[in-house]
Amino acid sequence: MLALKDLREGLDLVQDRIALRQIDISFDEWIGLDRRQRDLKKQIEGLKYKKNKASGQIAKRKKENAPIEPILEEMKQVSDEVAKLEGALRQTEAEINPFLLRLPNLPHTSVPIGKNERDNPEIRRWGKGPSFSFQPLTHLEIGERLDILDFKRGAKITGTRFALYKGWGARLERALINFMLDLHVNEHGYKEMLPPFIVNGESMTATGQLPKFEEDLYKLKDDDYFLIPTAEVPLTNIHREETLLESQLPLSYVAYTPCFRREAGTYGNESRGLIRQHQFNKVELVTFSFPDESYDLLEKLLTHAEEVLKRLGLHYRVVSLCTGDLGFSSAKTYDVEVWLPSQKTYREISSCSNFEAFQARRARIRYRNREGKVLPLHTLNGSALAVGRTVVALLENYQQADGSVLIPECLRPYMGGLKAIETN
RNA sequence: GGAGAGAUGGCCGAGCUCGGUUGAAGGCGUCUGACUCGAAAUCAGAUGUGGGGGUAACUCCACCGGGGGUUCGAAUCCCUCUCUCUCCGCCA
Repeated sequence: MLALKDLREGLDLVQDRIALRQIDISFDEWIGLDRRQRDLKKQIEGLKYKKNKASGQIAKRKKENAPIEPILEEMKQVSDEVAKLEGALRQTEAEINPFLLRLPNLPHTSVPIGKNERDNPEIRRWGKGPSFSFQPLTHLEIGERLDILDFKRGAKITGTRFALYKGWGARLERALINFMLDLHVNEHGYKEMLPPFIVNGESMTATGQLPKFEEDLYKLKDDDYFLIPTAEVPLTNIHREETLLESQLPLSYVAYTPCFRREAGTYGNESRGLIRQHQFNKVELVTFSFPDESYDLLEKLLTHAEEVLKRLGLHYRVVSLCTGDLGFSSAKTYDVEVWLPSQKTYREISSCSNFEAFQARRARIRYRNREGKVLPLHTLNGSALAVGRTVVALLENYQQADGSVLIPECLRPYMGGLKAIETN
């Protein structure tokens, strides 16, 4: 949610920045509603003041045995009037709130201006892709040959875009999760969490998935509950409606969770196999930050995500999402894209964002400074990394001529010392 | 799933029977001042959040788990939802 103050005092600026997202939002109706709402509030408060004063009078007169009927009569009318105005106020709120909750965050001034993902500038590259003396296979082919991925049975058990990991495939996924968690906990200073994978509507609203993106979520039939699309939701909501202490900040959590996404309308050839699943595993980083530090911490968070790929020896690049490609809640986002030899292209494997106060306002998360003043804070998060896509990258980048797949050094302790997954 | 009890400020905890200067006693904590070389102890004072108006001093409105109702007036009465605890049942 944007700050009301910014909308009231700097609407032109807000509109300009939203326009950079390549979307068109009209504020005309809101301006009228906002004015009406404030006017109603003023009227109601005036009448309530009158009521409160009269209430005191009634109490006093009752004690003195003085007549109270005339005041009672008048206050009855005032109460009716208040009830009427409050009804009108509620109506304006019912129109204003959904509008405000659907307004996207403002892109930060450092975000490159552009129309779509083709305008995302590359920030840096690390490493280089493998060169093969043979025709490299896709991860689907590799997974099938090694008998570690089974999409057919995944589809039988559930449906399309659900995968069954088998044997060393399952072990590799688990190894990656543990490797990533250990790295962030032991070396990057994150506190490990294991949150619920199902959250309520309030949590989804706080981080920005609701009300606008309900069709992307799996909703439970008999409860107002949703399967999480990312650990960002439960992790950020840990502190919903809380006031943190200055001494706690910056506060950083890491969690592994499965993620569930309906992915409506995203079918295509380049997203076959593990690339786009309805259920996938992810290790997620979340940070609660002082406002004036959040952009430094975004850079830091990004390096934490990159570190995973460096240790795994996977070639990647970092791009900065342009204004037209920026996510709804984000003020600035870097994507980390890993090299996939089969597609000869980079694919997103991590997304690191600064939400500034956008989520914190929705979630009412603030902090108290040493003077006791309550102040807004910023939230950030990033995947580090999407595990399924990491498996894809490992299989494709470490495939050998004999059909085996080498396991990077740092993962071997998590794989019982295994050096390569081979065909039986 | 069944039966019962409860939810009050940063924390503990009164108030709810009998609705009326109760934003809410008391204690703890925190902050300021006094005392002290300093600290502790003691004493005095201060100490919620959000929103509106005002340059400011200040002032007004709302908030006692959420929502609704009764009433001139609700922390207090009624309904409803959520959560917590105890007992029973079921269960990894």
